[in-house]
Amino acid sequence: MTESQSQKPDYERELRNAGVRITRPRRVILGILSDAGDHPDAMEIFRRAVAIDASISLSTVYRTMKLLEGVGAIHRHAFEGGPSRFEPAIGEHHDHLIDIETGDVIEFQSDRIEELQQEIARSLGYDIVHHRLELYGRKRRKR
Amino acid sequence: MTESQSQKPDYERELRNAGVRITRPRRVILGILSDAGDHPDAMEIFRRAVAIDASISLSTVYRTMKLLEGVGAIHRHAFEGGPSRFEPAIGEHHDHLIDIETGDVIEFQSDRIEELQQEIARSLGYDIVHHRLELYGRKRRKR
DNA sequence: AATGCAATTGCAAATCGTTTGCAACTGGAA
DNA sequence: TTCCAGTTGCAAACGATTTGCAATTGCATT
Repeated sequence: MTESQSQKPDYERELRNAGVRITRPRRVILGILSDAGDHPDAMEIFRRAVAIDASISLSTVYRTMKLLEGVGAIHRHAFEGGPSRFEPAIGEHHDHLIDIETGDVIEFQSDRIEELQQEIARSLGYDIVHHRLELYGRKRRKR
Repeated sequence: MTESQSQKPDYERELRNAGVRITRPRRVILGILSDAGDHPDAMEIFRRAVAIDASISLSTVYRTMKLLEGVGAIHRHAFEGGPSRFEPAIGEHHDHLIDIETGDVIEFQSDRIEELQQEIARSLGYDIVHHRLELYGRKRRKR
């Protein structure tokens, strides 16, 4: 359990400020996201939501994710070979190491790599709008 | 037109060695891949193939791509927001800068970044199986 | 507290990229 | 040439996600 991002985001406030109506399904979904320590996909969020309010639909989950993504409250990650997974957009930027055995996601950050990326883009005559760095690996067998 | 990877791969030989039958549709698709300077998606390969042999089907394109990927002859890239795009697996490893305006793909390579990735994975107790580094940007406006 | 209406919902159907079942059709070894 | 497993085209199935629509619901307004 990493303590790196334990501050839960106040989504309701964030959305209100963005002029978005707070409905019952949204409140449920936002609650789930707030204390999700992992990187759940839409179906998983849907499962957790239904456990709280059986009437919530998968469409609404998808629509809410799109909404939150739109206002920059969450990030969507399309890791290899699976559905999109989401995470609250709190804390500083980081990249991901995906455990190809378990699907677990480990966050990491490297200023040096970020710098190098900038340099490379510059040298190619480009401005980076965003980037994607994902390491896919397996836990090193201890020896 | 970059000259970086102008050596066309001999797919037929590669496939024969892998014990794969060389059929007419495959020959056409392989030809297209051999001299594709870009990173076409399945539909684009299909279009180019049909222009040569109208009887080729999209299924066959997909099946052939999967086959080639399986023997390591091509790489599949799932860039953001679009279908998979393919490129011959020749030359050394490289990453990609995607022009978000045009979809153009520019290849680049950074030993330093590769090293840093290794370091990071190590420090997290992982072995990297593969990785994905994509820069999404737009051409810098000259000033 | 009651009203009004645009925003939001659930549902089912549609979409997109890709894969698959199947019967017909080949490579290419014998 | 024969033969048959490998390969094909087609259409249907697929998984993830989006959408049209009619019914519902926040919530600003009375």
